[in-house]
Amino acid sequence: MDRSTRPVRLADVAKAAGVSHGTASNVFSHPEIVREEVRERVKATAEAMGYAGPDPKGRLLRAGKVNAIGVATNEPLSYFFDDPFARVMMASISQACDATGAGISLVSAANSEHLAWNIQSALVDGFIVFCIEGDSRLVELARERKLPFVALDLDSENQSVAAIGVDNIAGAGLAARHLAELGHRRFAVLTLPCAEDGHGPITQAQAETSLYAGTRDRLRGYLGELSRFGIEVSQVPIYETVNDEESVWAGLDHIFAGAEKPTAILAMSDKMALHALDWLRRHDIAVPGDVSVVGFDGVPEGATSKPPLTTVAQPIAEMGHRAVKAILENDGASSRQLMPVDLVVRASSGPCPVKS
Amino acid sequence: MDRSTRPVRLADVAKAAGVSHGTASNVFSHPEIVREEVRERVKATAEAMGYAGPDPKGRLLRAGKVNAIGVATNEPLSYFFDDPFARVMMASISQACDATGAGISLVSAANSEHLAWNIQSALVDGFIVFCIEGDSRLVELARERKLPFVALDLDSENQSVAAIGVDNIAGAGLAARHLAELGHRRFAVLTLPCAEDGHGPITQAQAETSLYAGTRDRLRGYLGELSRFGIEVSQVPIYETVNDEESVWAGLDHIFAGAEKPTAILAMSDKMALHALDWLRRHDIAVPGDVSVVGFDGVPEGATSKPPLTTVAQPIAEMGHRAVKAILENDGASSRQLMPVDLVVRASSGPCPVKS
DNA sequence: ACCTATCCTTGGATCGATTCAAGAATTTGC
DNA sequence: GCAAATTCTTGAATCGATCCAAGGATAGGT
Repeated sequence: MDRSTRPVRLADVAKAAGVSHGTASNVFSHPEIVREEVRERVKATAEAMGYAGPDPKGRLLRAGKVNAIGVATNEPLSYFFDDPFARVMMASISQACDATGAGISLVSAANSEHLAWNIQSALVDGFIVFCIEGDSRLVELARERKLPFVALDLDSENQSVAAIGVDNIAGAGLAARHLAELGHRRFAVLTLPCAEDGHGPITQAQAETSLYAGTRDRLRGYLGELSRFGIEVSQVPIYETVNDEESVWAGLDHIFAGAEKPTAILAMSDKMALHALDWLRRHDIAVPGDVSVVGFDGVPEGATSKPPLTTVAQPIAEMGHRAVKAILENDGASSRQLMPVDLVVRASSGPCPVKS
Repeated sequence: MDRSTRPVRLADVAKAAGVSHGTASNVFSHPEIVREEVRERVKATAEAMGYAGPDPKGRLLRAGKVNAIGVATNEPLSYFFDDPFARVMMASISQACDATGAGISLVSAANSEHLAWNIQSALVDGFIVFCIEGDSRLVELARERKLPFVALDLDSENQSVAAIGVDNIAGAGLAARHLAELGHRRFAVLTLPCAEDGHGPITQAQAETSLYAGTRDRLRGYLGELSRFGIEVSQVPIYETVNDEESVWAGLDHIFAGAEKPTAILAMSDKMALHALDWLRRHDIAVPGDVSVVGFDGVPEGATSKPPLTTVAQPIAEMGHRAVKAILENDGASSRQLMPVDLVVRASSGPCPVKS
């Protein structure tokens, strides 16, 4: 009867040891209420039969709680370890989980079919959804599980979605004002994706119809503040990137190919800003001598880049902690929390160079 | 009957829709074999009752496969996102998982009681164990689950443990020889932990009794090669660190307090080596002018540090891929794979300065 | 009409454990 | 020595689904 693998069940052990499965269960889960002699006998039998201990699969069904929270994203799984923002966020999420003994399940999928299935079949007590690029489908799928749930980012227009995010408009405004006050008048904007996998130069109108509210809000924040300084925002080149080196560099190639070269670059993520610094260094453009760069996020890499990056810092650690708290406490209140952002001025921004 | 939450079961939906639970199950799992009219009716009923779809908990028990692999460590969960080596390894593990559609469960625990429980109750199809610091208890617990299993590191003496690791002795030897060939004769070694939470200066004899075979082997590799160059290894200061900035800096404080200052530092991890570079810069000690530093691991940060770090690179990506493959294929063969290491010479090592 | 083939639907068995009310065995009290 | 109290043990019920053999209904062929 020994097929390739032999699944020894608790019941098998019980029978072999001559006790009921109820008692056998107690041996493992409530050893103190089983007479020592019996306990030892059952344990010895289990050992002899190669029983690996109560299978969590069975226990789970009865207990109901998985004791793990799921973190879901649209990006490939490696996003959690590659992207600086995600990394910091995950570090704070994992601290909070450690404190409560909860585990973490990373959920993702390359294609959207898998995504649906992965979300639907994830064994978790709740979801934290990374919707950095605001995929509402992801949010929808997660909500359908009817588990405790919180989105990281207030992208969704749907006010009923519990979410933790930052004030993108105000944050972008801070960045724009900082540069404008330094005297800059010729700007360029590097955006996060507006459409699925879109990249290339776009118009303000196109950006306004962005699928992703986060991108849209940051852009509004930038342009709104700039126009307050009398800058003709329709002239500001806007280049859509997918937040990677290639598209950022392509964007800068494009932006600096024109006659009116900008003196200030607004980047919607630190990652983009850091790639931009690389590009500028390779093109012997001084930062902040010739061009100032301001990022968005406040990742630690920004503090040690060359030059250190001026950026709009999100309270990432605090957001992570709150997200975990929201899942674990699940007080039903689908709260939307708006966290404050902070302009961190470092060396990548400086006064506008005098006109040559 | 409506307690705080109402758990709607598939059976409830089936009854309400007037079909058997078997048919209801098919509506969700094999929609194509259910007559359309029935299918729609059941789906509508489910919707109306607030049924969230088949609960994976139930499905799991029947199906047996979780479709997730567990990655376990002794460190806090945030280790996966903070430590450079872990990050690179996790990135490659997650790539491999993405390719097969598997999820990742991070398992850890602050204290060892939790550890046991977390390992025992983790819902996974197999374990990859990060035993960078070679905790054999962790390995033991994971093996007891009798799931596919592979340790990252060949620490364990137990040859029956499936493991993927590098040739620590040979790798350390490469580093030592490189420096010796550059003319260095006064060395210092920064080790990974030898005992639980130990740190401070230790003797060679103490290090030889290290709990952790990885630490021991690297030390053997270092000292073995050095003695081949006629260096009196008993005079080489060995300082045990816990792989963080504080203990590395304390180690260097101690090492450089002596009269015979070393010209070459062998660090058992890149993380330590990078902290050492920071310390040296702060003390205005030129690298490699006054002191050469060689790390171990080959993390990407080493390529961009100041100066770029000479190191013994592990094929981290390849190891991650193989680990996942080993779990998913689980061909029973508890193989021990020894991966080759590679000396990567960058700017942190140079000729020994002429004696002053 | 009757028989057969097709297509759904049914209900029971199963996955692997936990829990609990009730019963058996042992000990204690008088 | 018998009833009561105590302590374990038992076996059935449950968790939430999937699977499968068997049966029912419908349609088509003659």
